[in-house]
Amino acid sequence: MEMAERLREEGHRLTPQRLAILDIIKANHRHMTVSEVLDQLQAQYPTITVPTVYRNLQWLAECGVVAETDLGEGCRIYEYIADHHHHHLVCLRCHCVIDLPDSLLDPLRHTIQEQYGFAPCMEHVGLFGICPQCQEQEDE
Amino acid sequence: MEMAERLREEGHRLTPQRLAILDIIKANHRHMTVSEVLDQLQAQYPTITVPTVYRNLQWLAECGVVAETDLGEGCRIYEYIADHHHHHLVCLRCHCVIDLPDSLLDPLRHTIQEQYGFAPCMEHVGLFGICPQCQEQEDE
DNA sequence: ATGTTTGCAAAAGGTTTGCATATAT
DNA sequence: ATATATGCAAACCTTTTGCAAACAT
Repeated sequence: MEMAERLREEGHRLTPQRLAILDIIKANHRHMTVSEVLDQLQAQYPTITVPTVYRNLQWLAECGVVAETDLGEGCRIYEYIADHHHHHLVCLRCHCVIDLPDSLLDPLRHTIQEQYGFAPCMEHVGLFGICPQCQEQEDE
Repeated sequence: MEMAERLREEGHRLTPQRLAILDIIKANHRHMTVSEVLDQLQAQYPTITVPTVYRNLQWLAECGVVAETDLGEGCRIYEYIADHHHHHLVCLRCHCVIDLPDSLLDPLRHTIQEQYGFAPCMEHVGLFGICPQCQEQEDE
């Protein structure tokens, strides 16, 4: 597993718990809360605890392996960073999530950079609204 | 006070606590946490309690009088909605906040609407990054 | 051998709830 | 008079911390 190798070479210690958490967040291909990760861990590692999950997801975020985000829903979410950034449209009604390509934010990024001298950090942006399905339901 | 009139006409009850909270959030012209509002209330209304502030800020949000946002800093913020929406650039280093005009988001809004059929609800968006001052400090 | 990570227990936020009392209408 | 809001106390959730024991290197 190349990612684990990279982390070890950077001087990090690879415990079974860390490898399990990395596996889960990598395999799920979506953003997960701490308790979702914990639930999936319980099967293999019933002794694993909440602080361990928190600490290791934060550690993976610091290593640049996962993105740590707070979409304002009362808990943080973590997501494996593949080779491209992406963003989310979150439906306020049904809570479904639509993925957006990173390029969609380029114009805004440039405007902020040029007009305000502000270096935006938009690696994982959440935007809210109403999805097409829920809009149809409202029309009826 | 016209806003209070509007709320009363809509069938809401105007208690002294509600009026005080409305005054504070209106007078401060910035986003405030529950505890900041509570601190300012304590002077005039020492008996007011946390649940009351929560309930009434949520009530004002439902009435469309304030914007309720979570910039991912562990607590919600509330802000009086004047006649124009606006947004924030939040510095990840010094936590300063730069206001953005709503029009800046128009291109993104249209793209999301047209390409995804998603009706974005961008009334109070928080974006993160590094402010010009902190960028200078980093260069040194 | 050494420094780091784990698990446990407990604490520390921010936010919510249940309920009797007080109050706006 | 009646339905709604308040204050109080306690609960709830997510997240963090301190520390001894376990573990990766």
